[in-house]
Amino acid sequence: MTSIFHAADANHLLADLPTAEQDAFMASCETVSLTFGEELYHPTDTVTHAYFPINSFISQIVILHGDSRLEVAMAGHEGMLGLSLMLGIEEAPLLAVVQGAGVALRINAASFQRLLVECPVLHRRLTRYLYVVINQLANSAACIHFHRIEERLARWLLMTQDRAKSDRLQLTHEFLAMMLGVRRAGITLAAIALQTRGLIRYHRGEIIIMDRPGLIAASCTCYSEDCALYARVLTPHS
Amino acid sequence: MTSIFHAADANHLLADLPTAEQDAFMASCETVSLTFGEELYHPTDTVTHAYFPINSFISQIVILHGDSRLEVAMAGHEGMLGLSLMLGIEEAPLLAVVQGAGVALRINAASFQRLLVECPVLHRRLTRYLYVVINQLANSAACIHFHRIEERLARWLLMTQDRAKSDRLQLTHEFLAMMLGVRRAGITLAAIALQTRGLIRYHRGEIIIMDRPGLIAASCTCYSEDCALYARVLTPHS
DNA sequence: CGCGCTATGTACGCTAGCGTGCCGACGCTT
DNA sequence: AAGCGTCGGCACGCTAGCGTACATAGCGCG
Repeated sequence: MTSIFHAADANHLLADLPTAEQDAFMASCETVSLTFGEELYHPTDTVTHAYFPINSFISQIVILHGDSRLEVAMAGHEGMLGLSLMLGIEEAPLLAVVQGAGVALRINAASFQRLLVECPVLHRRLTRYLYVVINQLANSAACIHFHRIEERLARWLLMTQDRAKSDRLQLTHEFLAMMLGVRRAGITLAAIALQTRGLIRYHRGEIIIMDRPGLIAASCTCYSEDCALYARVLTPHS
Repeated sequence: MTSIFHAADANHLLADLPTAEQDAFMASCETVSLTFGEELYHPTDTVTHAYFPINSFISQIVILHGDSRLEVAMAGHEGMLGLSLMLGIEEAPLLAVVQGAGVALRINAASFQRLLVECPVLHRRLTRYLYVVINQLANSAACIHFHRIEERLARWLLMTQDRAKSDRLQLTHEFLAMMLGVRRAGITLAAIALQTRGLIRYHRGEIIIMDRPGLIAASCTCYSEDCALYARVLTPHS
């Protein structure tokens, strides 16, 4: 029992719900293990489940007319995947790829939509989360356009560190290049620059954050602004 | 009476509502004239009204940490402004600037939120519109990142033509540069290229679309994909 | 121990777009 | 008719990032 409650508490959207709502949620969901690289949604697929990551996290990726790919959003323990179900649309807009293996709570579409009706506090909280996501999308568009690879890489590492809750990240330059929509060689150069400045250290598929404050300073302000927005809109009891 | 109904029909989100809902909406809203350059929302301002453009249209712009600006969404007769009210948040996320002068229906925040409860068809329709906007934001992020100025300019002109319902657009290169987040000189080069190909013609603040199909071919596919998404999710009676 | 795969370093020429500045031309105002 | 502000054309050197290709170096596996 307590372990189940810990699971719910471990997703920030589900924490601090009224007991009745939390019970209702836990009764309708299941715990699943997500493995690295698993593709939870493909664009235009029917969405069968919503996911609330605990220690896993998921990248949401636009696929542009054929081949170009770009990550535009990330969902970890602070968020969820499957917002389109909130809008009554059972279609996935983006490619959702598990980027950090781990556990998530999964709930099927019908149960989720029923819960939204029955649980006003949850509903309100998820609605506010949706607002945050929309804003982050808009800001990301500008960030991706105006900021240099090195700044974007720093931001991305920080976001990932938050969700992985670890300062050791399993990431190749190749993978990062796909996420940021740039060349692999471009990532290598940016990574060298960050390592030279003592902010990170890396070696064959592992990146270690050495100096988080320094990395924040090296990132564009978009990171801090994203965090500030989330904190403002999703303070513990709103 | 009929003229009022024409006004509602002239916004695609309000067209084809049940009579009772359309009456309720019209009873709560007012017609306003929007002038070019008017700033309807500033980021973090309290949102007091939602707008449903008739023949006006509005750009929504991200302001990045100081000075850089980038248009990320556009609302005309096919859409609305003030979606954050649907999420129960009375805060503007973006700068909203009137880009095409004209008429819009305006409704205050409280009335709008009341209507959402009382008018299920309207609510459902706006919810679907919200889904479209979220998708367009995500796609825009990728489009802005990967596509060249010339393609983006073509796309932007097409989007504007749709909303202005005219093939003569009042636009300076300077203004376009702000929208696309590029140099004025960059717009000039792209415009010359489009004009040389016979797709547009322009002169001192006016751009004329000469060959719409050609312009579609010259734009990135993002334009057609945006249209297709809208059509699929917001077919007349869904 | 050596083979081979994968991750990373690096180099090449190239392109799009930047920042800036200047010039000419148009057209509105007086 | 003259003047001035706005708009667009253009040119300069410069930077970030591209596409590509190749070389090295760890690491796992047989």
